[in-house]
Amino acid sequence: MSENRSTILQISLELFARRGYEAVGIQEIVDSAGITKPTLYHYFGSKSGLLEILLKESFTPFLTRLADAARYSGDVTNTLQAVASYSLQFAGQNPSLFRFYLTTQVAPLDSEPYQAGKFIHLEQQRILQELFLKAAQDHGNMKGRHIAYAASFLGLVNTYALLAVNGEITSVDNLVNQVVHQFMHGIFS
Amino acid sequence: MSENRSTILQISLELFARRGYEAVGIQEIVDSAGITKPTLYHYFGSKSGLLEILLKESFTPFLTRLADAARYSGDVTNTLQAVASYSLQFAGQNPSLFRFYLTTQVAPLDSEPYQAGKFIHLEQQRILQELFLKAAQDHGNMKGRHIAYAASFLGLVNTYALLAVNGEITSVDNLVNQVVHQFMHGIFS
DNA sequence: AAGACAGTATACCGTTCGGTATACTTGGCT
DNA sequence: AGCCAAGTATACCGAACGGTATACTGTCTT
Repeated sequence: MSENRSTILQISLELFARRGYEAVGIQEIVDSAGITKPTLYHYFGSKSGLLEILLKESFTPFLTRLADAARYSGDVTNTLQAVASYSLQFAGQNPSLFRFYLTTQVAPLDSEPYQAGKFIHLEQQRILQELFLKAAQDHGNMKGRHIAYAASFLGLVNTYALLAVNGEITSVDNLVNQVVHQFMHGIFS
Repeated sequence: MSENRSTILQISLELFARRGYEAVGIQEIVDSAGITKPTLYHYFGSKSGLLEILLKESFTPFLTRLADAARYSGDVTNTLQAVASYSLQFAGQNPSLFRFYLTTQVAPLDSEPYQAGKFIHLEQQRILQELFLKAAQDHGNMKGRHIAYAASFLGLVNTYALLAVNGEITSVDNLVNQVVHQFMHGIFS
């Protein structure tokens, strides 16, 4: 049922990821999907509605599982490894989605992509800040830095994920360990 | 002489940074600048020409000085501090430019902003890879990782610079030390 | 059998897009 | 004075933009 709806979502994601949200027209989407405009407007109401639904449906399950992975177990390294592992795995399995998500995160604050993707990195930051806040109770030297830690850990994960997706890094097997280790102990050691 | 030219550059940067390259029309630029279309086309030839010249003129001096700061002196920490210091300083003094530069870096590969800004992060990566390559001669455990190191150091600097520009981080005084220390020794210690 | 409703297509709307042909003004040079 | 070239404005171009009014088709319910 409603095969056209999922076709539109899939095609538009591919186009948005490759050429950018603003550069892609409605006409181009419906042509690529083999349908017509009213069909798209029937399901999504507007171009920005399509964008919102696309991000919402793609990332709600991701965020739920990320919150599970980030539940602090008393071992910071283990928890961070779970977070990095799931994030990198998700990025590897959905390269177009991950690329597009990155563009929304850094897009201009007034742009539609940023506004539509805001909930994703707000929730990501909330999850990680909570993790580092709890961890700081066990590790005094981490106190008062949970915001910076959350941001820089996310930045590091995203950086390595982008390298992997771009094929600029070959061995992905121990990428998780590499990311977490670098975050915890730096490049020395 | 040619005050209009620099007005166009300044206004268009502000608009691109706030709303995104594709979302901003030529008409809007010339209206904001108080001039007309032919004037803009006289100086820049096209919208993409404006973008190219804008990035070229803004970042050529930045890259030159960055290369100076990144000259390896035998002390990795010192050199990285010089790089981070100059980068954060430049970002702080040109917040709009820095924001827009970040969007070009993560923009879709086929988009005009990415293509126009490609030379910047290619040169940044080249500079830092060279630095880490030379440093690896003194520090054996860094060998074979210069690509990942360059990427993740840049990612870390950009992450903190964005936090600072967004006002999510207050104390900027020891930000440089914080970035370099985290990169070298991790969050522990 | 009849109606309701979701889904889809044809054809069109006004607006804005990037870009330009043409002409006027201005300054400096000969 | 006469000319040239840079710089700027008026007015316009065809194409593409996001979006929609209307009508047709099927399927499912009653």
